[in-house]
Parts: sequence; C-alpha cells; structure tokens
Amino acid sequence: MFKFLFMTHSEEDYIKAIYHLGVLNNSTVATNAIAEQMDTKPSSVTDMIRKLSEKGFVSYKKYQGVSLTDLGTQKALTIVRKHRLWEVFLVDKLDFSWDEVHEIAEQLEHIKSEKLTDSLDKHLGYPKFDPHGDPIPSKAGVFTNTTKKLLNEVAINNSGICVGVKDSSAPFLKFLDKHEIALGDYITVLDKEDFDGSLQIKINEKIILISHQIASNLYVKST
Amino acid sequence: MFKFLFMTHSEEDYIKAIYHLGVLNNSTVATNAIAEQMDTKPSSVTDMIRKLSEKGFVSYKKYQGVSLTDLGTQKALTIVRKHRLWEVFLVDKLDFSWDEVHEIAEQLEHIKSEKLTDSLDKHLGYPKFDPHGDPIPSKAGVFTNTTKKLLNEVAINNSGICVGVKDSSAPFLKFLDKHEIALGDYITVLDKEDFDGSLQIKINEKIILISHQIASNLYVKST
DNA sequence: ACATATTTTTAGATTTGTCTAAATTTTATT
DNA sequence: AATAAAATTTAGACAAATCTAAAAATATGT
Ligand SMILES: [Mn+2]
Ligand SMILES: [Mn+2]
Ligand SMILES: [Mn+2]
Ligand SMILES: [Mn+2]
Repeated sequence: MFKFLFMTHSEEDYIKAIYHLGVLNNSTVATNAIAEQMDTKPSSVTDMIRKLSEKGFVSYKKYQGVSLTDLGTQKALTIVRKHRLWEVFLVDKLDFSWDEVHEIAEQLEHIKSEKLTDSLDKHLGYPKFDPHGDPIPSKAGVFTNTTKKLLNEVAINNSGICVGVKDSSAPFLKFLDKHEIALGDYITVLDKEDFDGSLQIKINEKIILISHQIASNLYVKST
Repeated sequence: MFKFLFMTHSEEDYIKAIYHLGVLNNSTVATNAIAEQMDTKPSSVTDMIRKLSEKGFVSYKKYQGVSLTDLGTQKALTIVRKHRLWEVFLVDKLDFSWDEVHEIAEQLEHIKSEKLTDSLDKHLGYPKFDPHGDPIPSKAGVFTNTTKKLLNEVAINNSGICVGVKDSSAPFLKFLDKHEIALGDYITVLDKEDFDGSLQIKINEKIILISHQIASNLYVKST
C-alpha cells in the first residue's frame, strides 16, 4: 500500500508543473505545455507522465492530456507549500531580495521532512503569502482566499494595495525595486492612456507613468 | 577549465565519505572502507572513484586506494561546512534536538548557493561548532583548533568540560539526554573501576557511574 | 615461497531520466 | 471530407548510478 510514497526530485518538479498549468485553465494539461514549462522534450514528458500515472499521481489517457489525481494534488500542494515557506525564510530571515529566492527554493522544496516544514512554518510565524504575494497552502492544503485584481483592470480614480506580482521573474522584480514599487504600497489609478494602455498612478505620494505591461503584472486588492 | 564544477548529490556524498575516512588515518582510503561507510558495494565505489578521479577530485591508482586532491578536499570542506551549519540552524532556530538533525542535514548539505551558505552562517552568528561538538570549517576551510580528549583518558580527580561526542548516533545522543549529560557540562572523574573500565564521575552536582563505552565516546576539554 | 584468503576490479545487467528521429494520432484548413 | 499541420507517442540510444557474479591483484600465514 505504501510502496510508491517516495518521489524523486524530477517527479516532484513534474507534479508541480502540472499543478501550476492545471490551476490556470482548470482542464487537462497538454504534453507540450509541460515540456515548455520544464524545459524538456515532449517525449521525455510522455515517459514521465506514464510513470506518474502508474504511481497514481496523475490520470492520463493517451493523446488526451493529463490531470492530477487527489493524491497528486496533495503532493503538489506540499511542494508548493515548502517552496513558498523557504522563499519567506530567505527573505525574512536571511535578507535575500525577492528576485534571488526562487532558484534556491526550487532546490529546498525537495527536502524531505514533515517536521522540518512544520517547524519552519512556525519559525516564520505561519505566513500566509510568499515574498511575491502568492498564497502559501496550510498543512491541510488550504489557501487563504483573497480577491485581487490586476492593476490594469482598476477603474480610474480607484485605489488598491499592491498584494502580488503575476510575473515573478527576476528582471520584473528588479524593475519594481528600481522604481520603488513594493508589496503593501497604496496605489491610485489617476489616468489611462488609450494610445498605449499605459497608466498614470499615484504611489508613495509620487505620480508616475507605468506601461500596460507593468500594470498587467501587478495585483492589487481593493480597499 | 570550468567544465567539471558541477557535482551530483552522490558524488558529493562520496567525497565527504572519503574525507571523513581520510582524516582519521591520514593515508589512502580503501575501496571497501568507502563501500561500508556509504552502504554500497565495492564495485559501485570503484566506478565512482574512477569518475571522481577523471574530474580531478581524487587521486587514484588501481588497487592502491584513493585520496582527495586539493580540489577534492576543498569540495569536502564546503559540504561539511554546509552540513554542520544546517545542523546548528535546526537546533538553534527550529528547536530540533541533536539526535534528529543529521538525516535532514544530509539532504540540506547539497543545496547549491554560496550566498545561502554565507547568509546562513551570519544568521547563526558564525558558529564554530555543530550541535555534536564537531568543528565547522570557515568559508576559507579553516577549523578552530581545540585540544580535546576522550573522557576515559582523563586521570582520576581531573576535570573537564564536555565539548563533543565521538559517536553521534541517535541512540547514544538520546542516552545522554536521558541521563542529563550535555555539551558544556563540567565533569570530574572521581574513580575508575579496573574490573570493567567504568567511571564514577561528578556532573551537575550529581555523582553517577558510566560505562567505559560511554566514557570513550565523550570528548572533554581540560580546564 | 607458495597456497589461501581478502580486496579490488571488470563484465554485464538494471533503473532512471533524458534525448533524437520516426511513426501515429488529433486538430485545423481548405 | 480530404489534406496539411501540429501535437503526441514510440523506438532506440545514452549517461548516471547502482547491482551480481566472475576475474584479477594484493595481502596473509605457515
Ligand atoms: Mn518561487
Ligand atoms: Mn524543484
Ligand atoms: Mn551530522
Ligand atoms: Mn548527503
């Protein structure tokens, strides 16, 4: 019964990729999509999918895409939980900046010790969000529910608090640092340009102009 | 030139094993000794040694045993450093007991990020010893030098401070916890039994009898 | 020194995760 | 509906890390 509990790093990374791709469109995930996400070849993905299917982590019919089983979803959530807790650790305790933590968390998420995860959670004060504003699932796999929207969807003269980024790539995060835009900042949309979709916003008592691309990668929570 | 810098977990574990076996008798290390330490077969060791030799981490002549090169020693020291720093983290920051940390550190020692190691070191206050009293090499690979001896080598009526354990297996550590023997304790040897080599010691204002086996696995520093 | 025991290496197989190239299935286009 | 395009799978290969069994080298003991 407990024959297949152990997962390799690679299996865990695939499960996580399938999870992230699956929650977006909440349907089956395509082989090519996984291959792109994992930076591997579709044939490698097919091989791994077959293995994960045999182990009961995904359900799969040839040519029909793949989706996580309950067991697979549970596994994915513990990996996501570990990943995001370690990111909080690196930023809060070791003074890393938010653009440096993902790669290291990609390694730390595979450390196997339930007690370690729970102790870390406690040590960090049971954080609900990681440094990029992404929610951290509880030990039971439950997310804190928040109603956030993208900044470019906020109507003129409305305000919100910056609570997350959609693109958490290092270049974007460094851009935000450079222009002093951080999570927790209070943002008011003053104007939108029809011409290029750019936005005039008030942030930290300053009025700045940001492109549509920036605005469509910043999450805000209505106040 | 920088073609072979990456090491797998397995390669790192072998290098570490060779390091630990080599510092003890400071000569070449036998294939069988490595196999026993790593819980693998001698044939697997031979294969790995050949690979490590090609990568420049060990020097090796067939049938003549193996020893670390400067590069290999340097690599071993960074792994030992990471292992012991993580053990300190687990005990000091996450309230693990000293018998629980080795297995997890065995995983954490392979996390690749020089900045992480150095930040962790700083976060922990640049500790010089791990929870078992083993010295932590500095970033430059230098150990704090201490003159410790085994408790069974201490003469009657002499005292010392308990600074480490030779056997750091969980059963021994739990035994010490149970009998309230901890690092930092002040110990006086009151008597030695010729019959079985057991020792009468004073520790924490109490007089107890410990076997030769216990005494020969406790390090003390003369006061 | 020679036979025996021990240690070490080699040969060949297995598992895991990956790849390329070719075949197959599904989807899109006319 | 037939054909072209795209997605997916299969076949066959490879490197890494391990194993078993057999061969070779070294060490030991009388
Ligand atoms: Mn991340
Ligand atoms: Mn990962
Ligand atoms: Mn240890
Ligand atoms: Mn290890």
